[in-house]
Amino acid sequence: MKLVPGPLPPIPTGAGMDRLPLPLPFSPDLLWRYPLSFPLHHQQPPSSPLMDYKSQLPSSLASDPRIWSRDDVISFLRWSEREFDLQPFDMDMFQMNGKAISLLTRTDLSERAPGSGDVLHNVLQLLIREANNMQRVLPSSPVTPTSRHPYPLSPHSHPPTPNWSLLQNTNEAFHPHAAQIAAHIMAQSNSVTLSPAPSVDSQAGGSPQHAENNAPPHLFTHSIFGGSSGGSNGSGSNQSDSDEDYSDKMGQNMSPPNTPSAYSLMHPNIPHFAPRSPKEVKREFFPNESPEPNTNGRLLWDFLQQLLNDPSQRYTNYIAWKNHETGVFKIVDPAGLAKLWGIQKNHLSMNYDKMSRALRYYYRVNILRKVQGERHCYQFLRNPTELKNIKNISLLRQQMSPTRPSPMTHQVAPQQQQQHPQVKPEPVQLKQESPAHSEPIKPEPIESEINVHSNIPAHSVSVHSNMNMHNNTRVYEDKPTDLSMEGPTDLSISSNHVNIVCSPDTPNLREPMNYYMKDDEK
DNA sequence: GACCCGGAAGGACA
DNA sequence: TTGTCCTTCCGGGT
Repeated sequence: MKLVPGPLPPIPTGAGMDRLPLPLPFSPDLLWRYPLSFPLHHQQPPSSPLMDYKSQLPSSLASDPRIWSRDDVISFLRWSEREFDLQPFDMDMFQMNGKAISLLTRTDLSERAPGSGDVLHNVLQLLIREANNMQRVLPSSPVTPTSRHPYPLSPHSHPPTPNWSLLQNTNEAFHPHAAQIAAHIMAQSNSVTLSPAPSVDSQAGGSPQHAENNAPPHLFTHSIFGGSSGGSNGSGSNQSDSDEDYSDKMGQNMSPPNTPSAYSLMHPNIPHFAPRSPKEVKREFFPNESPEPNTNGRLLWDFLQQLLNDPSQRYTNYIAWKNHETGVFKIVDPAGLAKLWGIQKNHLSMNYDKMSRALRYYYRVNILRKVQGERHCYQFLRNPTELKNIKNISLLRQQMSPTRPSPMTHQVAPQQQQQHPQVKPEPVQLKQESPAHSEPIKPEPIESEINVHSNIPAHSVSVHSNMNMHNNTRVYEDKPTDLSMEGPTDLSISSNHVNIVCSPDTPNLREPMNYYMKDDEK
């Protein structure tokens, strides 16, 4: 199944967002998502790729596809063939006006244009969305079906602003890479759904490298991410939602890039984007042709994985592995990381308090746990591959059900515990068990169970396999594990875990799980 | 005050 | 319409 861009979320354009000469440390995936000209150091006003893209539509076409005539539809299709390197369309299948084609579902389009339906759908929905936005954002203006640059700012809270005017006025120039821009538009609009399975690459400790991302990420610049982290407003404090405030804080407090490539992002001579081939662009519209599931950073854990697994380790000022093999990581810059996450999700008011709440939801599904004793230190409990293969968190419930023992329920071998002197049982965390679940159970053969029911390598469960064990008694109960807050909340499961002392160097924190090692490293 | 925890309500999205 | 995955807010604890 392909992941396709969803409804286009707000575009996080805000005052100041595009003027900070500070790069955000983003994984190549993120850069990939925003691959086009994000002028960090614009000598001229930032250009909006949204408008650039639309400017590449045939001049005869209105911005709103719903008002296209049949000929317009044909014109659009021809244009799409060229721009996106698509197979020639059977125009007989598109004998319809714009209203009709706009009503076609993705499936409909795919049936009419096998292999290209997603692209068409994406582009059409983009155009429709933007046309709608124009009506909403600029209510005083006509529907502006012929407006060439009707891109609004984020409806999150960005009514027309000076930036909006700026955007409207600065993108008349022809952009030779309309397809890229199109992809970028959608990437910008939905920062997570266009990417080509970054974590599929990044998983297994790998780096999120994409064939279509041949150009070094630092060749790209970001206007949407014109600022970076380092906000001092994290951690539960109510931060200003204003972009001005946001970017100011970013500018003042951002941790400096710690790698040459990160610094290179700041270089004013960096080209605005690296042109990519139509095939590369096409891949953006077929973001999930990877055989593996794809979360594209849409999920928090995946986002963190991407940052952590950046091949250049450019984000270690924000988040870094403390022990890659065990999945222990530390959030170096909580506020900054929260900002990155907020940008990723278009929630610019994100702070560490909120983000950490999301992280805590992962406790109950045993995706994550807190490393006791060290601030901002967490541990992934599940192999990214497994997480990706779990269609949604609810499936973790199945894995954790009594009839399908969770990986967390496996007893750790004594020798394994001994191998990890810093992994110690958490004190006073065991909840009183119900009799029904307190019967001692035999240690289960880890390998068979894990291999049958999950993708976690057998060895990988050792670290948390004693989480729910107490004196050889499995204390696992069928606790709610979904992220919803329904039902009783019993965190004893996630609380019964071992603690990992997240010392600065964690010299002894090597565990046999090797979640995050590449397969060929194992 | 920062961090951490988890309940509750609700939103965006598929 | 429903479930997922947060986001937001909050009170409380360390």
